[in-house]
Amino acid sequence: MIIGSKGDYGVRALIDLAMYGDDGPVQRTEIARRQHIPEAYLDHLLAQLRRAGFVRSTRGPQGGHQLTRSPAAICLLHVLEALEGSLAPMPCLDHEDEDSTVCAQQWVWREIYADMRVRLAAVSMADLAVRERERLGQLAASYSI
Amino acid sequence: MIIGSKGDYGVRALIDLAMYGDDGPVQRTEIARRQHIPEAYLDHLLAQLRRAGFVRSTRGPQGGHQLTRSPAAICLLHVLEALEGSLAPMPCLDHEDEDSTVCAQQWVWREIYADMRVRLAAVSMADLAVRERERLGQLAASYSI
DNA sequence: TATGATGTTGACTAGTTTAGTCGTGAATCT
DNA sequence: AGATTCACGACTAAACTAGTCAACATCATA
Ligand code: FES
Ligand code: FES
Repeated sequence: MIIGSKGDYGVRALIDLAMYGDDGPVQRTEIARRQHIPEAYLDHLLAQLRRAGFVRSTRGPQGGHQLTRSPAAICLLHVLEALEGSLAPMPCLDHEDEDSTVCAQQWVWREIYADMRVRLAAVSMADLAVRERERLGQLAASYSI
Repeated sequence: MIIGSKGDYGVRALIDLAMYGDDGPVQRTEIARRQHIPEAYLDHLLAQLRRAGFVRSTRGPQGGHQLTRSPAAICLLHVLEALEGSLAPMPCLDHEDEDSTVCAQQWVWREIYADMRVRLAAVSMADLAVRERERLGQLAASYSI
């Protein structure tokens, strides 16, 4: 398992900001409710995302959280790495300094890892927001039937 | 992290059997020494590999472990799944029954996971044994210089 | 300037997983 | 019988995960 609840929740939070953050900050209470994230836990994720530069927060009434850049300029790879640390599927892939002749199966995993990072880098928060809107649309449609 | 020491050691053990198992069973002591695996730990890995049907073990003097089929007929995917359980990078990917509209980022991971499995299924223990022989050759060459 | 809404932080926890170790016992060969 | 080798389950320490909680800092506004 590479991605746990941290990564999943954190990305959902950013998608939420991408979708609802256009008119002022969004409160963590709203994010937590819409995305089904424990509120106290969301705090920590927002803190990590803030430290990583994706989110700006303001306190006090009318405070909340917003993205620091356009959702199209934030890619999934960087977000997940900020939340989960290295995404390497094997420990040995984190040390680039090693000579490439460490273990017979390493090359397979190197390829898989490289491919994975390319795919993740190609997806932005804006893309995910579009998917999410579609998803909500389908959900609403299936309820109304 | 998907693969830990279990998966790494276990695969190394099978490669060892592929390389040195042609004239009779190989003892765990030898495997452990050649592959730098704690001997007591290797026991558990061999037990898992035996239960999964990759290895046959015989006790007593001249006993040891051997592959049950040709190294070319054992693929990395099945071995790693036997050792590590599901290789799914996200928990939600294990439940195929779920409707596909669970979470905005799931599709990316589905693609990555599918790709990963294809790559792993394409690599056999025989392939890895070849790599390992090359690796040892290079190592020997660099020492002799 | 008092008040309440809101975010910030670090300490703390229970449960799970990882990476092993150890000891006892069972099978096999000579 | 005795030596060798595997088999298996109990046990452990350390790390990680997914949180919870309480105390504190900031800000808008009346
Ligand atoms: S040590 Fe990294 S693949 Fe074996
Ligand atoms: S729940 Fe699986 S990707 Fe979000």
